[in-house]
Amino acid sequence: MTLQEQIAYLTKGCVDVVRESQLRAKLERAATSGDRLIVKVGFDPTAPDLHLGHTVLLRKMKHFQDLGHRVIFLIGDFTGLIGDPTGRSKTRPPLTREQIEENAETYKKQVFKLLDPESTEVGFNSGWLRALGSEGWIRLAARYNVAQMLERREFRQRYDAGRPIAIHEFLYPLAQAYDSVHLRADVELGGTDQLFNLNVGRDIMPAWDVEPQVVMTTPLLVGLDGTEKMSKSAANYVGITEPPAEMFGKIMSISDELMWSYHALLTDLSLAEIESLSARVASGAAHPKQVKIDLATRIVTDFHSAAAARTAAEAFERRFGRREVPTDADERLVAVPGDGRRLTAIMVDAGLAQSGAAATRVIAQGGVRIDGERVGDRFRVVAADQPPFILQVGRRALRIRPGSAGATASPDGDPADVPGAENAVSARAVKPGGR
RNA sequence: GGCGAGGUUGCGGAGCGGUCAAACGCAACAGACUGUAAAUCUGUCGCCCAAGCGGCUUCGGAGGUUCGAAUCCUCCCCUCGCCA
Repeated sequence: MTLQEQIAYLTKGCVDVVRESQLRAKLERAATSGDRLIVKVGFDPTAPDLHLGHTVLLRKMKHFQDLGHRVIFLIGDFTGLIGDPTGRSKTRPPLTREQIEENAETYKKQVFKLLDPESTEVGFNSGWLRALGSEGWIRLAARYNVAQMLERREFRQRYDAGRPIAIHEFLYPLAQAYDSVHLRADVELGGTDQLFNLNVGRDIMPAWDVEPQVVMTTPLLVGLDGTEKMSKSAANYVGITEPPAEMFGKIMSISDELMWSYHALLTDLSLAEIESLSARVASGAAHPKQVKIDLATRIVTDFHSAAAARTAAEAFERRFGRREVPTDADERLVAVPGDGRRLTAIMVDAGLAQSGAAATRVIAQGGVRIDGERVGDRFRVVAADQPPFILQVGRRALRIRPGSAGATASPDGDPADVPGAENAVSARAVKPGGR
């Protein structure tokens, strides 16, 4: 790759690159001396559950690895150990050493789906930040001033509005900046919301006679709904540990417009390739659906395998293209007593309906099928000895295996299912049981 | 600390003693159309059932007034403005 190609590859999709000329210089120097650039990316030590939004950044890290550079996956455990009361509403309790270790392991498991474990170094910043001591911290703090801090829009707004800014909030960017000093980072990557923090690193590095890092930010990925940024709480995300079929289906559900930014941020296609694709769709030479299928296939391949992606694509086509009954649905064992069980109850059990009333409604609306046949009877009963069947509710489908009541049946509400649980927890605080 | 406004079913937001499970919009879900895209149209959108002018639990929390309360009273909790 020529230098120019390298720069194009590395900056593809980035929102900010401060500065490209310096990146060029560093790359040039690395090429001649044979040194590798040190690329630093910081992560929260809180429990990670990564989705495609996070992978935009991971992918950028991978690009640097592809070109042979050293990527440091830095876990910001220092602040995690202290606990951060910034979130005005809820105070974040300090994490224990064990929790942080555990989270780090979870991170690795997910992150290495994209990154090369061989050339990824995982680090923790508590070591050197602790070692700074009070004196060191004061010296560090002396390197920055309030006016500079207020350049950060969020601080500026709060300051102007007369809302409080705790002093320690000024300390976090400094801590992050000092990480760069310590690691002698050549490049620091982050989301666009990190721009300020990354630049603080740039600013203070010369005070330690370290060449300023190049700062590069990646955009926030828009979620499946096409409006909000992808996030777990907005329920518009694709988790990177989701099964292939699920992942494929979710990607197919995005709008045509959105798929271009997904191409740019979630694949390694070059901008030129994406543009030509887009042009072919615009001219009618390519069908947008096919382009989207290719996109979904690429993404599923990244997190699973080419074979899994192919299977998912075929199943998708059979099911939605030709409207066949899905054969690859996940199987769910549902307790059915000897005298049978109402279909509505089974739907709730399997997580295909929120309540019996909701299940009844979907049936009334013609949204429920058993082995492809529409169910019209809301009192339908499933017998205990019935062989497994495919239950479709709207766009979702599961293979239901009726099981003997003894083993799995629980007398009242059955928390057997995981899917509903997360909603239930967030929904309301624990109430003492009524009556 | 003082004064003012307010907390309603996922969100926004009506309701201000019975006809309120609570208007309307958004989101969501199902159906039609389709490419599980978009747009559009139709329907649904607290829970339970034997499904009905049916039962039950909801309108920040706890009490109270009343035949009857989301609506009135008391206390408490929380949020948001303005002033100090």
